[in-house]
Amino acid sequence: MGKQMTEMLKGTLEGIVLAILAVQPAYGYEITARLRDQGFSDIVEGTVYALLVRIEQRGLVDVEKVPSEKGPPRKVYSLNALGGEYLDEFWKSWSFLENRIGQLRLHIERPLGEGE
Amino acid sequence: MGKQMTEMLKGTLEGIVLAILAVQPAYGYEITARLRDQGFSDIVEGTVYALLVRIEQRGLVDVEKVPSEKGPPRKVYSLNALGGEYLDEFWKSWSFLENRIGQLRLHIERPLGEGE
DNA sequence: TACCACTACATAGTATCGCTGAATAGCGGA
DNA sequence: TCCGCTATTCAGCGATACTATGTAGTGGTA
Repeated sequence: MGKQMTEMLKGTLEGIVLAILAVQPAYGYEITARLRDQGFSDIVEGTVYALLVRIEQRGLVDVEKVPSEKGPPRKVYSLNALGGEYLDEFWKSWSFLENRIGQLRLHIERPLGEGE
Repeated sequence: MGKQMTEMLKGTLEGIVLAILAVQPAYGYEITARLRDQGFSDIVEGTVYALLVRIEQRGLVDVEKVPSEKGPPRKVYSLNALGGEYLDEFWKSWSFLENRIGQLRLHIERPLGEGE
């Protein structure tokens, strides 16, 4: 999508990937492909791999090398306990933002509602 | 809130401010206070002023200087036509993201639901 | 007068994040 | 041999929010 989406993904893409890993472990190339299938058409490998390096360095995921029949070995990431806590906080932050913006949207679509 | 919120606000804060201005014109100090009242406790003047400079330079808002009884003159910002279009695109991007993440959340809270 | 608090705006510097573009590596088919 | 697909890595860039500080106007108070 556009430039707005790029900026909007900052912070949320990390949560999205952690959420994907919470469902089941996955490796970078797979995550990228899944994101693109789900409509994030502009997200390319470089973006995802850099994100995976970050969350690995922060200790949010465990990594296991798994050989592939079709190419170099895969680095399979799985969410660990710390990553789970981090994901919980992500959901809290996201819910807060979602509620605030939802409120704002109501005010705009019917600005005659309240005095404040 | 925390560091996650800081990153999440990138991109969305601009939309939030545009949405506030869509309800009614406002000046920087006022917007900052309103955001803080609404729970964005870490957002300070500097952040908002820098954002206002950006959206003014992009021609998304009209500006009017209005004298104040309590301090320096206020710069009152109001959303113009271009800003309205930009806000519409923000809502589209936001809705997309909201839907995607909502889907993801369902998969996590009941990961036994579907085969894919 | 001198000081402080509140209002109001501005800005230089920093950190983080996602994107661009390229390189590297393994495997199989034309 | 060359190409395409799989799979990972990295240097450099642009955009954004935060930190910290400075400037300015008004009014209250000791």
